[in-house]
Amino acid sequence: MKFDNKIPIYMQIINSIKIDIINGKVKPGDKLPSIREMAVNYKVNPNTLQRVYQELEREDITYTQRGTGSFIKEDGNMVKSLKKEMAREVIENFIQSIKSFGFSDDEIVNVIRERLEGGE
Amino acid sequence: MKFDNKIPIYMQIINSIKIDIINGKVKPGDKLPSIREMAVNYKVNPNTLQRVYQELEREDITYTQRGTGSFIKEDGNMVKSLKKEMAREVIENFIQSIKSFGFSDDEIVNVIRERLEGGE
Amino acid sequence: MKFDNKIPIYMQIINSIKIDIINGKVKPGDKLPSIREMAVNYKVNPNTLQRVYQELEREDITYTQRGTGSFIKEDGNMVKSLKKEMAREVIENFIQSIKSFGFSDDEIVNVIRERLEGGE
Amino acid sequence: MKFDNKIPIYMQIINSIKIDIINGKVKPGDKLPSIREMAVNYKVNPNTLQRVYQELEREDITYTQRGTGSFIKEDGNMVKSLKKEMAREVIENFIQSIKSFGFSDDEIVNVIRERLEGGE
DNA sequence: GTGGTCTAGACCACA
DNA sequence: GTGGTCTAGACCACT
Repeated sequence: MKFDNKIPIYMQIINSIKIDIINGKVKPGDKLPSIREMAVNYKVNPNTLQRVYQELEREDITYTQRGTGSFIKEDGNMVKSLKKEMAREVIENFIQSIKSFGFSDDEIVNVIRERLEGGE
Repeated sequence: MKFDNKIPIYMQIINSIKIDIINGKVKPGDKLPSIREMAVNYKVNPNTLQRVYQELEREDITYTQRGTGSFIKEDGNMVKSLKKEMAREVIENFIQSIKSFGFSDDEIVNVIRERLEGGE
Repeated sequence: MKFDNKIPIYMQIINSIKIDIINGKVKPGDKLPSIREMAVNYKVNPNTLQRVYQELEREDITYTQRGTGSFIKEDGNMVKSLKKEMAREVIENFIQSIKSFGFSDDEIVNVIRERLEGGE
Repeated sequence: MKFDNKIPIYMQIINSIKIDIINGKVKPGDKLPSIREMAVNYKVNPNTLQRVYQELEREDITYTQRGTGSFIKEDGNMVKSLKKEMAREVIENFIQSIKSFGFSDDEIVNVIRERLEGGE
């Protein structure tokens, strides 16, 4: 994985894990790889991943069992609400920015549609 | 103006100035307030605004006349291309993020439409 | 039993056993369940319970007969002094904490009384 | 300051800062010493204090201005609710523990009163 | 000078 | 083996 220099590494890893959860690559109840293992995978220091795991637990996405490991929470709605929440934020930010440029509602829809059809 | 702690203040100010240009609140040829004046307005360290003006000049949006002040460039296409460039970036970021959550093209258009119709 | 993630599981089990002794749910001379049995009950690694039993023996609360199991000590004063010791510690900690918040002696008594009368 | 080996240093520092706030030693709006400065005071590594400041901000007790420093929040009710919250937690823990030892309401009040009068 | 992030490496308690 | 904490020291962006 290539890191974007402008965003803290630990945030990028958090995001990539969240996206894996949203897309079902890891499921509720699954054990996450150990900090050390994942640190090797991402080629970063274990401390950085320690922070990732801590933050994920703080956000109630995982839970940690001392000496055992970290697991995706088995709360049935977690995945759904995680997706909804992340989408909501991205959408709100987008709408707010694009409107501040003076785009009307119709223009917004059009510009999105063009972009999607145009491929790029 | 309230600042978002996660984004550098100078960037937030740059953005707000760019948006003012795009929306015609300040026009090509207009003189920008002095650094000191603006620093007082924004309740911010003058060093921060020093950086703002520097960056605006570096991006060819303003030019500086020694002893007189900073002015918006009178290049006719600047405003238009500034808007296009900023919009493009916002759109690309949005599309990339929302797609990573597993949204299909149709879903993206729908979710945007719903959001715009639903109001806030 | 639900474990509090911030306290070692083995300590929480030790405490719950001590409380059972204090409240007479298990009496001097009683045999404790085997480690394996208890590990299943608590859904916990047998190693963890190994440590629990070790610690209880170290504190002179139980004794072990090889091949037979672990038993609550039949020392007549053990239960009483266990209760006194645990209460003392809890009380000291409480007094020290609450005083550090600036509560006066009278306020402490009042706040406790209110809490007890007010129910939960 | 002497640290208790059983509790993480960063938590003990957080607590001591909170207590200073509750007791008015530092007031809303006050600037906290810089991380480096405080690290020297407490004779710990700056990273440890970084964590302290981060956690205080996460708990909405302080806010941070990039490149400027950390400040006690000026929310008028913060101090009061902080005190209330910390007291509540200490009291609940105490009541729960002492009750689990079989103390009745009257016994609890008495034992507290005796302890306070007895001095120790 | 201030906070934020990161690496390197260590030690510890826990399961 | 697993996560949690800590030190030492570095670099960076921001004010």
